Amino acid sequence: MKIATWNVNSLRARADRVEDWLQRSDVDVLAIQETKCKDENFPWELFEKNDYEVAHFGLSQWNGVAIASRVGMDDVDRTFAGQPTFGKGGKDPIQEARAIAATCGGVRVWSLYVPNGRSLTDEHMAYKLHWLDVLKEQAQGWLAEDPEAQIALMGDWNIAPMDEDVWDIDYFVSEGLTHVSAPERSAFSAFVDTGFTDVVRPYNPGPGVYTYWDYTQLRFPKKEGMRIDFALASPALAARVTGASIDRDERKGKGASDHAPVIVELA
DNA sequence: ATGGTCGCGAGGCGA
Repeated sequence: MKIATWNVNSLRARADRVEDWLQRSDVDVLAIQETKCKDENFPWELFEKNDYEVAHFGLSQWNGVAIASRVGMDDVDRTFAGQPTFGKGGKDPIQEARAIAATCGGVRVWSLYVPNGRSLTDEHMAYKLHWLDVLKEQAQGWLAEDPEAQIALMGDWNIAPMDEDVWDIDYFVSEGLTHVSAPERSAFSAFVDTGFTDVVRPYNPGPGVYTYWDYTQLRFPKKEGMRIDFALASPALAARVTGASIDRDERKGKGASDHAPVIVELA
C-alpha cells in the first residue's frame, strides 16, 4: 500500500496535473491540501473516473482539504474534536476547512492544512499554535485508546522542524520569519513526544531535501526550499513503513504547485 | 532546465 500527501494549491487549477500524477504514482490514498474550492466546484469526476473514492471539506476559496482512496473510505470526519475556530475581520469564528479524516485500508488518514502564522506576533500565530496543541491532545487520546491504531497525520504543517529544513536558517532567524521559531518547533516535536514519527526523513535525509519552494525569487531553480510537508505515523503504522520519497520532479514546469507530493510505502 | 509568483475572482488578499 502506498499513501501520500500533497498541497496542490488549487485543485481546479491543477486538475490535469493531479490526474496525471495519480495515474503515474499509483498511490492508494492521497491526502490533499488547499483544494481552494467549495463542494459545488470540486472536480468529483476526476477521482471517480480513476476509480478513487474522495471526501472533501471546503467552505470557500481558502484552504480546503480532501482524501482520495481506492482502498476504502470509512468514518469521514471534517474537523477534529475541539478544533479551534478563527474569525477574520469581526466575522463569526468558524472551524476552517483545514482537517479531514477517513479510514482507508485500515489506516486512519488525516489530511491537515496547519494554519500559517504569517508573522511571529500575528494573531494567526497564536491560532496556529493553539490549533496544533489541540490536535496533539486529540492524537494522544487516540493512541491512549488504542496503542495499536494505525494513524497517519499527513499534510502541510507550515513548520520546518530542523535547521536543515530551510535553505538558509540564518536568513530565517535574522529576518524573524515564521516556520522555524521555537514555539512552532515545540508544537511539532510535541507530536513526536506523543509517539508519532516522521517516517519520510529516514529515507530522505537532508540537508537540501525540501517539499516546498516559493514561486518567487527563483527559489526552485536555486534549490532554495523548505521541508514543511510531513507524514507522521503512529507506532503501529511506522512499523509498516518500507520506504518514502518526495516527488521533486512534480515541482518542475509550468502549472506546478509550489509543493511536491510526499509518498510513504507500507508493507 | 526548473527561468524572475500564483490562484481566486474581479481588487486585493493569502501564501
